[in-house]
Amino acid sequence: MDKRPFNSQDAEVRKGPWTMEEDLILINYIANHGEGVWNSLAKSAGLKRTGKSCRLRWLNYLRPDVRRGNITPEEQLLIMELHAKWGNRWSKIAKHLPGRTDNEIKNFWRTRIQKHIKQAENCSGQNSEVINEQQGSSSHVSVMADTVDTYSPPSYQGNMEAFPAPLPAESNENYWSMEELWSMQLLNG
DNA sequence: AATGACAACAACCGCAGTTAC
DNA sequence: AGTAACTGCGGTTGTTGTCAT
Repeated sequence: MDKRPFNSQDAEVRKGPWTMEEDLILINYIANHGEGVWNSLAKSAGLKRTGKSCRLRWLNYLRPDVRRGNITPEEQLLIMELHAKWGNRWSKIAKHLPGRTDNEIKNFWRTRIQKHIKQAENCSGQNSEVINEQQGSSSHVSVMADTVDTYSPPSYQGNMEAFPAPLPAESNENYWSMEELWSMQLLNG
């Protein structure tokens, strides 16, 4: 049901990783005109991207208030708590973690926490109904809460400090820092 | 040193809800 | 009231980096 606003230009719509130039264009444009009306923004800014893509890039990566890097143990606890309460309502959960995006939280959950829940299940044997982990529906909330409360994988035994620390974003040299991008944007006026 | 497996993250896709006409 | 356009959300996939063999 996606509308295709660029029918005649489909061939020109870019996909895949954003380039530094595209980021700068988007940052500049939003700095001057504000965000929103993404389809026309994409067109007016001269970006060969869909409005959707621009919005996602801005919200998940370029916004000045996006926090990058490690999810703190406090944040991890909060995520687990809120997920137990609401299930996979990532955007709702993200609202309670300033600077974190729903995408980031979702990825964090899927790559870290879910893995450890699975491990815990295997260790603790056959809690048969536990967990079809893909179903974050509210009907599973209490189950998830129990799981979160009780799971204590041997490696860190419930100590959140011992969670495998995510790699800092800065360690990736192929990416430019937000500070760099924003300073460039400021230089551009 | 080569390479295969796995983890982490960025980005895309499809759907549903909302708004404007 | 009906429909098209747009936005936001959640699930999924693709890419890249890291580690083990």
